[in-house]
Amino acid sequence: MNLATIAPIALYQEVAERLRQRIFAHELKPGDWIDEQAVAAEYGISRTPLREALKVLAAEGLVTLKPRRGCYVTEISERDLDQIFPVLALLEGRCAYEAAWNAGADQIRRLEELHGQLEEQAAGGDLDRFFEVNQAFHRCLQELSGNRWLDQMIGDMRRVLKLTRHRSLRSDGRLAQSLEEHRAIMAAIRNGDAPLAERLMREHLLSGRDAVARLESAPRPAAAA
Amino acid sequence: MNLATIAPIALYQEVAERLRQRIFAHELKPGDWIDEQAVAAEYGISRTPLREALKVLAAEGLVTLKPRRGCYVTEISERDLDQIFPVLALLEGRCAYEAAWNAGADQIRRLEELHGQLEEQAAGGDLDRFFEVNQAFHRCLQELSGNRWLDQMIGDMRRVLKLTRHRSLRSDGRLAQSLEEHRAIMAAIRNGDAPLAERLMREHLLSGRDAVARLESAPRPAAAA
DNA sequence: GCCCGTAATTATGAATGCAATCAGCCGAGA
DNA sequence: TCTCGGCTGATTGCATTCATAATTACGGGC
Repeated sequence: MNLATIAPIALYQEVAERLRQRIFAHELKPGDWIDEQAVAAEYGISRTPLREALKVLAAEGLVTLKPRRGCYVTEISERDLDQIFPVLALLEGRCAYEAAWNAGADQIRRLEELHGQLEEQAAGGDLDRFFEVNQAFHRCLQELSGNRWLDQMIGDMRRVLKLTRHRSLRSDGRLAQSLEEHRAIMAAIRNGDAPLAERLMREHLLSGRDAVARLESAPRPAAAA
Repeated sequence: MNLATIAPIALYQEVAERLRQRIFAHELKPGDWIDEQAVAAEYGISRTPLREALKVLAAEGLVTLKPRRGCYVTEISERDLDQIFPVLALLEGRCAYEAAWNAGADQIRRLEELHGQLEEQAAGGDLDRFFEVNQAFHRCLQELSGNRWLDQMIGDMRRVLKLTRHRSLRSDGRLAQSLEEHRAIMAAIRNGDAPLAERLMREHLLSGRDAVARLESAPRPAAAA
């Protein structure tokens, strides 16, 4: 097991990661212009590694490079969401199938633990923590699938999804519903019912999309800022 | 319809594309080291845009960047293939479903035309041309799905698949079988039977993987060059 | 007063230069 | 003879500099 020999982390990777965090934290919002000079100066580096980092982020879809016109944080449209969620549902459904198939006692215990935390956070009503644990749960399932490429594709899509504010759970009753869906998925995995786990996971993702859509279309009470 | 105002193609993109072609043509083989200075000199450019291009290719998975140790063309393992094909089958299956659902008379005619070319090339026995038309057929289906993200994910996976030599069709009888599967898929789409098209496409992809696997495991008669 | 053309400014894109690190080689010592 | 240590050449990574295109500001004309 080599850790790539200590820590040969390139600067551009470091920079890319820091920018990712800023984008996910919506410190850099979709549509925002990224000022190369300003960022380079802020990080105390030259524009060269920064530009390399931006190329990577562009390949990931987080930013959009307009030749000769600069770099902007990618904006995700409703149409994109309508297209992404079905694909994600397909992939994560498959993931659940594989996980239900592969999971041994240890892995199931690990999932149960995460699910337990989910129940806790839901009870406590901490949406941000719930969101976080939820992500951990899904990631754990991805690992359990044992399919590196499945994991990668899901990761690619979830990354761009993070460009949007995760408002879905704020929808009335969505949190309870999400939790209920998780319970069902967990049960299916526990029973080793792979086809059911797959179906439930797909529905879970799609109903998540519905929740966001309803929020978007509805006249938001006191949205934005 | 603006074409982004003439041709604002960045140099690093141009370079990335040229390198992609060389990689796909196996002029640069998996495992090969990419000499920055040599390539930059060959293209008559500096290392800066070349390095940016390499970052992009790395994000695409075509090359692997080892910090301080250079850039190498990615090597795809059998295990990777075992993992990629099921995912690809899932996605392209979905694609076929959507295409069967969406396709109007015009689109079906376009598909029929491509399928016709496929039959021709198969009859002529030109494997390379068959492979090419086959790709065009699949790409056409992707477009028909109308899902940009589905298209993108499939493209991502197919790109890395192209790192491997496409020997599958050289398997005895595989070409005929592939053609037969295509006929069935085409028929399903023609009839608007989306679920059937989906199932057939999945099986088509998986049987394609089987063909490659059989070739790999079998003692190759006179492989390579 | 508004619009258009031109000049100045600013940002992006690419080239060059320099420092740090890695690989290979040679020699010394066990 | 084999192994360990230092040296040298080569290559990567980053900074700096230069060129070019786009945006803005200004002035003249309508």
